[in-house]
Amino acid sequence: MKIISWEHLIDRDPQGTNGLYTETPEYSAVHADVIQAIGNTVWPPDSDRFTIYPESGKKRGMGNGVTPIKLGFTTTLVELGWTLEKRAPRATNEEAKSLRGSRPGAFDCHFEFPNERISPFVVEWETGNIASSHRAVNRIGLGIHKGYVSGGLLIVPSNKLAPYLTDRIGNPRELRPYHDIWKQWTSTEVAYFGIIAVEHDDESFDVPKVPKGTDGRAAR
Amino acid sequence: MKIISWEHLIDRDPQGTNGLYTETPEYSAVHADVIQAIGNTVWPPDSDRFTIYPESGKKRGMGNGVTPIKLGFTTTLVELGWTLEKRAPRATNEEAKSLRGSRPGAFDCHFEFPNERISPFVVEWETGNIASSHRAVNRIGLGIHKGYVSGGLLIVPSNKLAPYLTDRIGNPRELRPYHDIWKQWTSTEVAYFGIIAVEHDDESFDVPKVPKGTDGRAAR
DNA sequence: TATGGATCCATA
DNA sequence: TATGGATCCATA
Repeated sequence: MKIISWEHLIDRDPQGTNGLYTETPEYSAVHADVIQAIGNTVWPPDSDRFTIYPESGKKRGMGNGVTPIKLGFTTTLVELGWTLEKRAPRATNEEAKSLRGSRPGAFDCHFEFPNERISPFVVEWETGNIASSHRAVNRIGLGIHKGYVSGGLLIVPSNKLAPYLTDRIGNPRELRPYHDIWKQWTSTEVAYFGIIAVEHDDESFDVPKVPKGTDGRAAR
Repeated sequence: MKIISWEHLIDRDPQGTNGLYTETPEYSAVHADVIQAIGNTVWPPDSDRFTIYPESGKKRGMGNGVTPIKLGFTTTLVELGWTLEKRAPRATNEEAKSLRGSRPGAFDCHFEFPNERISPFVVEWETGNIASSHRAVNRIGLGIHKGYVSGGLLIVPSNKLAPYLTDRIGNPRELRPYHDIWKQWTSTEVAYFGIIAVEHDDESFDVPKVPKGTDGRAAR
């Protein structure tokens, strides 16, 4: 796949050049890993590029599913030393009580910096419903607020790719009006939040469709 | 239905007693309307209370659907002068361009104060997926940030009611860890955000289940 | 076309 | 039991 856009909504670190997180060695490492992993996201599985079957996913049973898409991405990150599905730390006893035992779930991908100067970096590859992207952003924001995350990235299919996938998938256009509130998170010294849009390299009716599962209302 | 909890996450108005939004006449009016409307939320439709068929909604075809539930609530608010499904104002030309034409959708319920001292108040009755609740909260936050809303309420089924409804419905417990970031919205002088949990008055196997899906729309 | 929603699935 | 996700629906 290729990267269509990469926006920084929050970019702050007193130790970076000009106080920017994106001007730190830690970010450089993350940045390189993510670029490599997106490049390794291919379809069909044995290809060296991502070719999409260009059928609209708007209607039932049509277009492409999403689960298999991210496989190349996550596999690459694991090879580069990232961990998958890392949950937020358990709350203290005090806190657990006030939260009534609830805590946010796992981050898709999680990287602990070897030097431990700053907290880990997380990436959410979001091919769920657009509403789920809102939760993912809130989850990153909470992690930054609490300090167990220093930065996070949300990856969504581009406005050109999304229509070929399951209806109502997250997409950059629909998230844009909300950028203003997410830019407001201001509670920590060190923080990064970015949104990446990724896109297929090619379109062809000669590749198989990405199969759909039987989740949600498909299951009848 | 009855109100199990009503939490104020943001409560600010320089003109209210102690600077609180909840200590203004505008809030008193909204508060009274919402209480009345929740009281008028009943099942079955001709009842004077809300009695739920206490079957778990976890599995397919079991438990209760959600669409018909809010009918008494919204009908009451309309009678009290509220409007339904009010969208955010169209962006200016400049802004629309940067947003690429995207704007957030409608608020469930919307009330314009007769005196127009402060911007309208909105209520989201959320019986969608929990992820959808995150979007609803973000939408209220955006409205407050932009100034076209002065306050908002999210209504979700209580932790006791939710298990009888469609799986993964919004619920107070699962939203709790995120309160900390929502409390951070600090860009405006006047702002209110609250979360209400509502619950059935009674349980009985003698009432019909709230229908799911297409049946639900037929039932009203 | 665009946006909120409703429903059920997979997995720890 | 708990949480992230995937899929399709209704309607303006």
